[in-house]
Amino acid sequence: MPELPEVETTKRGIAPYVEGRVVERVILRRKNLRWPIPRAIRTALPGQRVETVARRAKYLLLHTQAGSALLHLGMSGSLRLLDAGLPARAHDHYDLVLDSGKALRFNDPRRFGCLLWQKPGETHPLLRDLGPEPLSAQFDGDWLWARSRGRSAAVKSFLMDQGTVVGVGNIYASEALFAAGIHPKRAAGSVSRARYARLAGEIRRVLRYAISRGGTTLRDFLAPDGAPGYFEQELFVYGRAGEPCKVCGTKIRSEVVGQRMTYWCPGCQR
DNA sequence: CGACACACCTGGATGC
DNA sequence: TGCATCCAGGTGTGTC
Repeated sequence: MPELPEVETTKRGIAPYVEGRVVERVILRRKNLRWPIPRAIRTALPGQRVETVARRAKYLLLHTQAGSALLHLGMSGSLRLLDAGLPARAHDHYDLVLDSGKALRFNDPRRFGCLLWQKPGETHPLLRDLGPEPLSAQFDGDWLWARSRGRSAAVKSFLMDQGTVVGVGNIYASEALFAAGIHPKRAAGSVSRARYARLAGEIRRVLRYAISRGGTTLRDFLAPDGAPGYFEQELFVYGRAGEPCKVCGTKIRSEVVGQRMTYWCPGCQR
């Protein structure tokens, strides 16, 4: 499910309710998600005040003086803000109960998400090799161009590599490549510097716009207040195989590229 | 190092 | 209606 816009929407939804609050209690309904939930979540986190809520790539970080909780939503995870004590439903895996009487509750049917711990001053190994944030100044076409030299993999796979740029997943990779007029199967190393400059701009624009629409709800993504995202209506290619391109009318094509379904317009993308 | 296949897991849609 | 099959927004790991 969640790519950068959905995680950012989640962050903005929870931050006003979580920042400055004390995590009074942690309720774990299972011992592991993708990985075992570390002891520190039970021992170090309770009693801590959340100073800030941050996002790095598709991870959310709840920073406290004792360390940071590291949350990932995986494919099907979502966080909701609820009144504490409401009965848990299927796949509600943990609650962070706040001193406000609210609880941050994580639901994730597929359990690809995770809840980990990072000590103060340390960088969790999962965050170590991440590429630049797409909405930061460190990300631009020259970075993409330089990193892609000599690469034979499809440019779409290259974009989804979180070492290239973080936050771009299967939906937004297809959408940004459409916007930039680049064929997703083109070898990353064969894309010119000028076209990468355009692509970097389109990645930024698409992500920003998706954030402004509250993300994309395909099946089950909901913001912490229960609102769906509205970017689905703005998709040009993702999930539109066989339908006419909104720009030129050509039938949208789809094919598996790098193990992920990929969509493009043969008329608009070269 | 890069490229690729596979793994994890459940639920919803589709087809017979 | 029931059952089998396929597909899904992510990403670490193992192999070549």
